[in-house]
Amino acid sequence: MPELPEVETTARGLIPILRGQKITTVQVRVKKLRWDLPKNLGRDLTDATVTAITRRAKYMVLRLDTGQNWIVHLGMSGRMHRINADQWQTPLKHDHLLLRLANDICVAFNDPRKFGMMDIVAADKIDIYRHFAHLGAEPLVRGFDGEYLFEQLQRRKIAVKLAIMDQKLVVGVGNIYASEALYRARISPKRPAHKISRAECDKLAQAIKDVLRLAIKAGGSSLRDYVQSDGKIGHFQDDFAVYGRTGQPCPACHKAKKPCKIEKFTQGGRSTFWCNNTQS
DNA sequence: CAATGAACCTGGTTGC
DNA sequence: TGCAACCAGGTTCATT
Repeated sequence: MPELPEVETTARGLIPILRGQKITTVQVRVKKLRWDLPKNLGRDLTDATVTAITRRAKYMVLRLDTGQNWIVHLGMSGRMHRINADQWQTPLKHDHLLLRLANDICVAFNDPRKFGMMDIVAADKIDIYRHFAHLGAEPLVRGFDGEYLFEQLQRRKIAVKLAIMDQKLVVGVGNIYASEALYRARISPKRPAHKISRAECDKLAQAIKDVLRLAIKAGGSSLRDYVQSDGKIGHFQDDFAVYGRTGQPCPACHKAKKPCKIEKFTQGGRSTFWCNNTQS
């Protein structure tokens, strides 16, 4: 599910709920998600106070006053949000971890497909943490621009859509926003990465920033099960130009004499959506 | 090092 | 109605 905007929205939504709060009780209801949970997860979280919540790539980083960081990845179907206190006794299906805070507010991590992950990492070891060490640029910072993108794309022969989804190049762009960004930049997802011009890289870097920022503003995209921390759904799915819109008119050329339709095909085992007329 | 495909899970939808 | 096949937002690992 969650790409950068959904993780960012979730993290921001958790701040008013969790920051400054002491975790009093933890229910760990499964042994593993994508991988085994840390052996002492429940013990490490119990009695800790959450001091800050940030995001790196598609990971949430919850800083604890114990000097440790609680790392949470939502995988494909994960959510983390406030629940009613009575659900503490009768958790919903796929509520894999529950927190009770000192103020009696409860929070659940729910993940039907169990592709999420959690870890505990010491604050001074976060930079060498194995899941962070090889990540590429954050797309919403200055350093990510046409120059950087061009340099990275130059040495890859894979299709540009696959390249911008590679977390070693740029983080946070997943299957939805890759299609959406390429559409905005009017670049075909099929183009070999190293054949994208420097000028096109400027456009593409800007398109990635734009689409991610707009999606964050909209509270993320809710397809099946994504909800924000307060339980509300995001609504950027209403603004998709191409994702999931096979057969529907392309927003840029639906008024043209020859109206064209959004097409779908497979790249790297994932669906790509595009307009053959608008993008080249 | 780069590219490719399978694997990890559950649930919803589609088609026979 | 039943059931198999296919699809879904991500990441890692083995193999070429």
